[in-house]
Formats: sequence, structure tokens, C-alpha cells
Amino acid sequence: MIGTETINLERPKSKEKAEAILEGAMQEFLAHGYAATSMDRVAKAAGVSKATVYSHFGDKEGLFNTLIKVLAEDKFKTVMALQESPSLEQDPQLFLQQLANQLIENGRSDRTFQNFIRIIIGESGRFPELAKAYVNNLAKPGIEILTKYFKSHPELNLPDEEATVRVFLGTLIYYIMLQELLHGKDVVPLESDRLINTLTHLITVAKD
Amino acid sequence: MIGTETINLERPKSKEKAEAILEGAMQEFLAHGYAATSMDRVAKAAGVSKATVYSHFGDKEGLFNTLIKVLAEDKFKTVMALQESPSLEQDPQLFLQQLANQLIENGRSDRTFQNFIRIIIGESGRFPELAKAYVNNLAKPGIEILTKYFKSHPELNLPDEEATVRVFLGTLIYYIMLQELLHGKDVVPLESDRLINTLTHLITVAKD
DNA sequence: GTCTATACATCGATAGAC
DNA sequence: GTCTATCGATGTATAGAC
Repeated sequence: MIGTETINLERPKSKEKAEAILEGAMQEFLAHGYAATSMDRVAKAAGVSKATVYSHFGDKEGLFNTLIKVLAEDKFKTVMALQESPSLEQDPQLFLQQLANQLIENGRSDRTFQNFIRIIIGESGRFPELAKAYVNNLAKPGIEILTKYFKSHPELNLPDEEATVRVFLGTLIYYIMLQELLHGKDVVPLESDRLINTLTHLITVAKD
Repeated sequence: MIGTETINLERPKSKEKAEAILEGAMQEFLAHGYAATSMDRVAKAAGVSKATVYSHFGDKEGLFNTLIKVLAEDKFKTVMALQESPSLEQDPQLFLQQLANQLIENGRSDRTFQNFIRIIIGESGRFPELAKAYVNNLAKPGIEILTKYFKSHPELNLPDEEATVRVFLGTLIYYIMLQELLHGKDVVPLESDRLINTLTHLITVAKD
């Protein structure tokens, strides 16, 4: 009876197909955007038939919705892991510099994340609930964590901690957007150290 | 011979057709994005035949390229007109507050501009030269004008004027993006006055 | 559950009349 | 220059066999 039971590891089954489809969908949607992505190519990238894609996710919008929410939740863990990372009990200016450096370095290198941001913003008019998923899972936790940090350091003498957080994050995120996403690196170059030093200096020496 | 020469004002001629096509293209591209916009609907929105669209702009990419560059140049004039607008010879903190208020108010109300930003960022991976056109025509002039202003006010004691400009603009633009484009208004609300006061306070009282 | 085959609509682009 | 009519390719989605 040897050889009767065929071992088929080459193709994923049931539950695993859904994951393969999501992987293929990620590859295609992030590379070509929502409208320019075809379900044929998603199926091919996932190694399944087109009918299987539809049986798992209903239609193209359903697949896209599921994918974006999964990606947002995956990144959420990365953000939360950042909460206890660098030595929180040190000089605030040094801590903020390290944090800013980390954010910029990550935004520069992670092409997948860049394309994720592109599609979130690009489709935010037609898929508002996906934009809100991004805000809830990524922007809001980031704002809350940093606000808590600022409030635990009254020696900074900040009159409005949450507004200061918006200054901090807005400065860094727009910098990444302009230099990397919009290819402003060559047109309006600016060393990240200059931005980081100026930003942290403004926040840490704003005595009244 | 009365009535022999028909007056046809109902349909635009030659040169004017190009403008009508660009108007229709603006309507469609900004509403549905690049890939989801069909040349049939552009032609219908412009009130011309599809063949006329192709004879004027070559193909879909050519029309899109032309449209985006025209929109970027149109907005450029608005930015430059802003250069001599509010009384430049007054208290810097008051000037910066007025400028910030103006930018936020404009970003909030101008839906066309919001969709323009959405498509610029969303297509910046596939149309990098259009992203650069935006940077050259809008971001760069804005940065340069504000940098000149900061340099003309040495009493602010800013160690790095251009980096400070990035903090100022980044804070405001990311605020508009998060609250309006990404629909964060309800999820992470923040009054614009709080942001503006904090931002201008940080910049104008950052003595060493 | 998963496949192949296909229905039906719409796409970008062009030919040819006027 | 502008139109109508149309081509071939490709899109989403589904039927029916296994």
C-alpha cells in the first residue's frame, strides 16, 4: 500500500489557501493599486484558480477590504512593540532623537509600507472605512503612546502635550512623504539630522 | 438668406475643445483615480467624441500627464499670490498664526485640492514625474518663500531656518491629511487652534 | 472546495466617412 | 478636425464538472 496516500505539500489546503490568496493580493494591490489590479493576476500570484478567490472573499472589494485591514493590524503590533523599545528613562531630547531616527529609517527602507501608505491615501476617497482602519490601528495608538510619554515628563513644560505630539509626528511623516513617496529627495533635499535636531530642540527648550 | 448661416455656440471649436477635454478629464480622474477612469467617460463629460480626445492628447497617459501638470501650475499661481497677502510687517507669531489658519482653512474646504493630493500620492509610484511636478511647482516654492521669511527675522533666533520651515509645513499638512483626507476628524479629533498655537509658540519662543 | 470554461461588459485605441 | 462604428484584449463574475 505504499504510495497510495499521496503526500501533497506542494499546494496549500483550505485554510492555507486564504493566506496564499492574501499574499498574492498584497503583492498585486500594493504594486498596481486597486483598480489596475485584476483578479486573474491575484489568482495567478496566489497559485490558485480565480473561482477559489471568489469563493473565499466574495468579490474584489471584499478581498481588498480584508487585505488592507489585515495589513493595518499586522503593522499595529510593530507600533506597540515600539512602546517599550529604547530606554525610556533617559534624557528626553536623546529619546526623541532616537525615536525620530527610527521612524525615518523605517519609512525610508520599507517599500511595502510606502506602497501601503500610497494606496491608503489614494483610495481614501472611495474606501473611507479603510482609511479609518489605518487611523484607528496605527495613527491613534502612536499619538496616544507619545502623548502619555510627554505627560510623564512635566519638566518639558509643554502647555499642550497632544498638540505637541502632532507637531512631532506630522513633521516626520511629511518629511518621509515628501522625500521618499513623492521623490522630493533630489528636488528639495534635506538631511534628516538637521530636521531631527531642529524638531527635538524646539520641543525640549520651549520654556516660557 | 436669413438663417442660412447657422450660429453654433453650443459646441466649442478647435482650441476650445482641448480645454473642454481637460475639464472633463479633471472631473473624472479626480473622482475615480487614473486606472478606474475610462476614456469613454472623459469624452462624454467633455461633450466630444472619444476619437477627438485621442487626437488631442495621444493616449490616456498623455492626457493624464497634461492634466496633472496643468493643475499643478494653476495652483502655483495661488501659492505665489499668497506671498504678499497678509501684512508681512507685523509680529511673527501673529503672521504665522494667520498663515497656518489660512492653509488649514483652504485644505479643509477645497475638495478638488484634496482629490488632487490623493491622486498625486496614490500614483506617485507609477507616475514619479508627476509627483516631481507637484514638488517643483508647489512644495518647493512654499518652502523657499517661508525660508526667506524666517531668514528676514533674525530675532526669532532660529539655528536652521529651512528645517524649521519643514516642521511648520509638515505639521500643518499632515494635520489636514489625517483629519480630512483620511477621515480622522471623528477618531482623533483636535481643534486646529490648539495645533496652531502650539506650533507657533514652539517656533517663536525657542530661545537658547 | 477547487478546478476549467465561459458569459457578458467594458476597456484603450483606431479606421474611415465627412 | 471631428464624428460613428468597430476591433481585439481584458475585466469581473459565475456555471458546472469533479
